[in-house]
Amino acid sequence: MEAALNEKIDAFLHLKGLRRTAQRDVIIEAAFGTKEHFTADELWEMAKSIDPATSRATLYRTLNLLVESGLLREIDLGRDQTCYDPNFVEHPHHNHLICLNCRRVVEFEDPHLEVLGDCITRRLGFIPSTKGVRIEADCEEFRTTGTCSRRE
Amino acid sequence: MEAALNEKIDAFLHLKGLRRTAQRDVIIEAAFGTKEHFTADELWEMAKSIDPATSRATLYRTLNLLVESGLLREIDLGRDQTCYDPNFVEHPHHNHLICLNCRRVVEFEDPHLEVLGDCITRRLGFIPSTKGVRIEADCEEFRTTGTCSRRE
DNA sequence: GTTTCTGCAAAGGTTTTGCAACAAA
DNA sequence: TTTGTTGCAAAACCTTTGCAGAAAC
Repeated sequence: MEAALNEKIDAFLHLKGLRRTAQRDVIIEAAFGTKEHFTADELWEMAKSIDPATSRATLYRTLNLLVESGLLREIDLGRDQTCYDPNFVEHPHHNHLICLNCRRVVEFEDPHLEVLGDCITRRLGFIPSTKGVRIEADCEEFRTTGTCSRRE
Repeated sequence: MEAALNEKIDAFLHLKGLRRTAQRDVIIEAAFGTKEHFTADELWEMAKSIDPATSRATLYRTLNLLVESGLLREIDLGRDQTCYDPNFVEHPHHNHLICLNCRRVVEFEDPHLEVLGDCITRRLGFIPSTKGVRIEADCEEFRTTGTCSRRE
């Protein structure tokens, strides 16, 4: 596991008076050992490949902790289950483009969007903070052929 | 019910070989009788105030039909349940700003964002279509006082 | 008349939780 | 030793579905 991440987790746990356990370490290792988005169940599979004894209850509890700490973020990919994004530690300002047809997700950053988003936010009387912009679109293949080979 | 909406629903039902029933009308009336976003359960309450006999099963089935027809849109407000937005019939291009603290939602439109969003979409190899941009922020009260009176 | 729709109750799937044993600090 | 954690099984929750009777076309 990356050293910076490790420290952040220690800091969060200590601040909250929580404990570092072997089970949590396994789940954290699984969650941040990938750059892919995942569901709770997908994470469970990944964690079990590290420690087959990983329990669902602990996984859900740890997942909520990681979200609360800000290290992991829930994102809406239009799937039935909640998805989690482990990439905000390395890229705190990234956004998502989602193909409404095949559900493919592309992460991107754009300075103009950053500025414009802040403008709009202020205009509406809010103060910009964590800003997660999501764009929905159709992929080229879908528009051209009417379907998409990546479709689920 | 608005005449234009009525026609759109008729057209959709006819196209699909589906039937117009009293139960569906009640649910449609409830859904488009408000400009607020709602969950399935909130819609159930609204529908029951028109017809107390409204059943959950029919409500869920009709809800899925309305989403399929494009008249109603699922939106992610960061709540536990799926929320639905009845305002896309009147404002097909609106976006949402969501306060991460109190979950307040503001709808807005912005021509610059429209253009920039299309640009980004094309740059990433996609073709712009239904574009729903979502911005997350903190409301002023939260930033200033550390909490927010609207918080759930 | 034929086909779709409704409503009930049951099932399905995900996430949370009470509790007793266990482990970290 | 104190307090937090785990894992099981059960519960809670939202949503979907099979089926028989009812309604639309």
